[in-house]
Amino acid sequence: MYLASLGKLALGSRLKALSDHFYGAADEVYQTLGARIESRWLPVLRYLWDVGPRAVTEVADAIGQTHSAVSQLTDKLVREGMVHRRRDPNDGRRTVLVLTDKAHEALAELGPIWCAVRRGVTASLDEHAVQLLEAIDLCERALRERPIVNAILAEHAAIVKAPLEIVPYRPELREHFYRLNAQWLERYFRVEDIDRTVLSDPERYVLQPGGSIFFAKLGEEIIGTCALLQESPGVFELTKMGVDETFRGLGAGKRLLEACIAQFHRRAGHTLFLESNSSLKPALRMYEKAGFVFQPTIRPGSHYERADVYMIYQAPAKEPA
Amino acid sequence: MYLASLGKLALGSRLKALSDHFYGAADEVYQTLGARIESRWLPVLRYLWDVGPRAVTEVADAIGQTHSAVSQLTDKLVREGMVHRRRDPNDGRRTVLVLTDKAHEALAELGPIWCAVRRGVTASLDEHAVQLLEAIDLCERALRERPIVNAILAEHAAIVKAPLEIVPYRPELREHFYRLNAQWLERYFRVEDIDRTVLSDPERYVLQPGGSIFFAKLGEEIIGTCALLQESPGVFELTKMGVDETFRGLGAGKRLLEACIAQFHRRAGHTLFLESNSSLKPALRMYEKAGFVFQPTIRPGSHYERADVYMIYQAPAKEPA
DNA sequence: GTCCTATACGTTAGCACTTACGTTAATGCT
DNA sequence: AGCATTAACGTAAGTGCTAACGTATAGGAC
Repeated sequence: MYLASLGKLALGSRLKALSDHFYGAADEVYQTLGARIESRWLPVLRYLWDVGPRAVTEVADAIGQTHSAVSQLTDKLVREGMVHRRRDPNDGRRTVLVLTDKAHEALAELGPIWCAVRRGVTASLDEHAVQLLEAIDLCERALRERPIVNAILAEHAAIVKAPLEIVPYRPELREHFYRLNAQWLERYFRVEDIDRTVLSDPERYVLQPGGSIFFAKLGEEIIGTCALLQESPGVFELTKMGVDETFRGLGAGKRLLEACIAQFHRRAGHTLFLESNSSLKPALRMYEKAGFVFQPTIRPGSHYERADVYMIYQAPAKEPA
Repeated sequence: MYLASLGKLALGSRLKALSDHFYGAADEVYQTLGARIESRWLPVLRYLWDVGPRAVTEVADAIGQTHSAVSQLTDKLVREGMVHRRRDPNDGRRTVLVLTDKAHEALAELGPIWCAVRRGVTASLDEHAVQLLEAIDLCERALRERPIVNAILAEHAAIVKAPLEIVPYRPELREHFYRLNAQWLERYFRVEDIDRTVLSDPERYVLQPGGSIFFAKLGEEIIGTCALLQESPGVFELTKMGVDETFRGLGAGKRLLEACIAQFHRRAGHTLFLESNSSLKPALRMYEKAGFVFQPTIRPGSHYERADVYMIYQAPAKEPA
């Protein structure tokens, strides 16, 4: 499922789907077994059954809903003859909810069904059910202690005020080299075999032949990468430039490009070229601004299917003093 | 929270609450940070962003919702200027959803926020977040393979056709002795100190002085218990009778009572009495039917606060041959 | 007692979703 | 080609919840 790939961003949606699944399953069971109850009633009915008559707000607090929800559910339960409302003689504001005899009868028959539900859930989910329950429990508790919104806002503040750094390759960052490039390749083209090879083992195919890789780092997050490949002595290729599309506008591409060009100079290269595709307008503009010049033909013997643009770096004339 | 005590019976409710929590948190974050997006839009927008224009049904399948939901959400997204509808030229039935430039701009700014969400969730929930995601994942997968309703119905069929057995005490069943008695004590009275002592260590306080404990077992489930306590040589007390209230009507109480009386005879006791409370009408009727006779006074020197009924067993006259 | 504030709870409107239905277009069968 | 079936999708109605509001009562300050 696609939602799973969004991870923590789509927690709400996935939990809702699971929730609906369980509600639906429970109702199907109750109905086929002829139990006179619906899954949404269970928290209220079972609570009243366990602790006896209670006021609306007490029930709402116990089952974690608003008093409105309980009040409206009560309307329905009264229509169904499961509950009746009683004014509290000591406090005229309170409405005490009391189970009817019918409700007691209905609930007293539910033992085998509830038992089957517990066992069926276990049978269907193995220990995953236990794991899920535990996880829910821990999350509920954690969320009560550390409100999540504040945590997110704090992280955001830290991220936006963090400086953008350019860092050289380190083995721990290898996966980011793949991830950031695969992202745009998959979207605009497709991952060719040569891409997969180079991206999977950059140490062998980029660094060992005398090239370099740089990463753009924002706070703790790696948001972009770029490689300088030594094609032959003194001849370098700028390639594998990839910036997370959701981190655009922070100048990461420009900074990576500058880092590669600086490295090219340090290595005393005499030729720096790149291949790209004409549909990537913003990238091409950036290359041009940095000093790359469009060539009239594509590069002879290019390894890429998608390459229909060929550019060569022309060091800008020194500013007159 | 009360729902936690219901365990697998209230999975739906608890998941819904968590889901709402995350949706709410996300919206709060988006709003305070000025992102022009709502949490409910994310699956659709992000999917279109990832894979490009798609038809309504394709989106619905990907994000696990009905086409109606997507269609209605699209109405809103069109009003907000984030999406527009386009007829598919190759298939006049299909409506292709396309992100507008405004949507692209809005999404391109979200990197730092999404990043903060991921980090914030982690900060707030520690590894619980990972555990929760994993559990969700495993449950989603398990539910697709083994439909939960069938599993529950199968368990139910097994339970209702299982015979009701009466089994003697075994150490593994000790917790049930406590659970089944605490259930009704808490509901109708309160757990007195003497109860807690006896219930926690039945081997010492019931078995060692020469008593017995029986359990009613339905399938794999322990649904009732009853104890025969030796007060002094030949004098026995029937006590700690508890049947799960949701398993009433299966005759478990009667069967337990019979087992205790049979044991009393086997032990060649001469006196069998019990103490109870006048509010427990159905239980008293059952005792009477089994041969217990109301005594005019309460038992002298009773250990229980709640005891206001005293009954003594009178073996029924032998049937004439 | 009078007044003020807080509490309990019903009511309304709105939201996100579902199911059911109707319309239109594509597909398969003969 | 003609006709029934299937698929895509919008619309309407219903559900279960929330937020916001209104009303009645309780309880304290004076």
